[in-house]
Amino acid sequence: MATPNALPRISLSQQIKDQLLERIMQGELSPGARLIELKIAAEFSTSQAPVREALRELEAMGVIETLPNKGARVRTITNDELCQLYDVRAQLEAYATQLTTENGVPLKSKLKEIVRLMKKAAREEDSTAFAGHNSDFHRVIVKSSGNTVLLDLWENLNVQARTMTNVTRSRRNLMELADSHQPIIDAIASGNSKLANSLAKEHVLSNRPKSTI
Amino acid sequence: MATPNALPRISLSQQIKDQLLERIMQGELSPGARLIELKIAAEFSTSQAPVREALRELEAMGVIETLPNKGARVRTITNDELCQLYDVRAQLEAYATQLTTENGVPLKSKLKEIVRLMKKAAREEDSTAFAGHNSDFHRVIVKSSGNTVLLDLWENLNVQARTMTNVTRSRRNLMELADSHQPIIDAIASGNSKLANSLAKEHVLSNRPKSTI
DNA sequence: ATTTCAACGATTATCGATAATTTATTGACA
DNA sequence: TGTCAATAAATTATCGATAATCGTTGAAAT
Repeated sequence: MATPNALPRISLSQQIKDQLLERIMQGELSPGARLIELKIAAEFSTSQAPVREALRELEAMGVIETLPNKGARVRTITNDELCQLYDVRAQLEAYATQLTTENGVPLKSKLKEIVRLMKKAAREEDSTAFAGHNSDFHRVIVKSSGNTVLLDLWENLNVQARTMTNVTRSRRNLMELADSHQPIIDAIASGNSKLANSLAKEHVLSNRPKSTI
Repeated sequence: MATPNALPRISLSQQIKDQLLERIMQGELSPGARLIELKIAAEFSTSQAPVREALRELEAMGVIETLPNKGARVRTITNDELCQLYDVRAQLEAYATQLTTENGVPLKSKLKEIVRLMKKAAREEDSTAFAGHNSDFHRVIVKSSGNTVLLDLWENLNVQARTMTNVTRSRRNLMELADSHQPIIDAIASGNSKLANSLAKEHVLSNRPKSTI
């Protein structure tokens, strides 16, 4: 509807981008759904321009696909591509975890706290909160690697993985998943970077979807 | 069905993007240089809109940086970041080369041909052509990994590396650089994926800039 | 009934102009 | 002088409208 309260703090294109991303993450906009510029513009009571900007941003994130003169759709990712995404993420995270371990940054308490929050979310079966904490756990590690290029690539893959996989797990599964982070914490704290590398890799791969071949 | 003049009309934003990218690669637009939308629009005799689209594309490529309400500049990459970029690229290419080797795709003749072209460019001291063939060599390998996610990330890093490093080497250096690809070809052909992995990694790292710490 | 293709509706691409924001300039005042 | 607020200039963000393009529909021709 009309704009009751437009917060002019953020640019319109930014606001539109955030809204659309939220809808895609929530599954409100499912893969393959078309995104029509003028429709969206009308909905947000703006012109076409900021909508186009927002769509470009989302495309850069890999969340939507656009074809010249044909418009944008929510990206549909095949199971194959999702597997590939996890494979690459496993490599990047293994490397990041190794670097972080070598750096000797003290993360134990922070990571344990995040796992605690994960378990809390698991008990409450709040899978959205769980996913957030889960991302935080890995983000802290990748950020501590000190390699910003690596962090950027990881964020990119993470957004795609989270928008494309709408998994809702049982409470037991969530609890097990939370527990599965502990060995990584220990490896980092122990300073065994080679072990940290392989544990991180296995951790990501254990969550990889099944290959459908 | 085949219309005689099937010249694919490229969009204005695409043309502007290509032109700007060329200028950045050529060093005509140096890092830090401002990109003013209306100036560019005037130069290309277009309106502001396609220029903004082009700038968004270039930003997504990591070639320029934009700040809200403040405009766009050619990205300045610190030596540190460039080192990080090479480190990550080394990881990705090592993994890609390993996958390609495991896939058993026959690449020997194609890769040898590319090295031949590299040497030709080296003799002619055509460093632009050399850089192109060099990219081709690695792109063929990454593409043969069969992992499109990996390919996309690699292309992204490759563009950044090529726009940011304007290296012109001596003929001898170019020839040595061309030769340094041979071990990788052999490792892939031999099927020794672990060796291929480490050779590819070392190859990238050997071209890494010196850390300035 | 099938094919062709012109006209139409829907949508994207681009335009020219205006509003909003940042940056530069000026001039009063201590 | 030097500081700082007010103003002007430059530039980005957004608007509303038009042009270009794509897909579809339906009637004419075979």
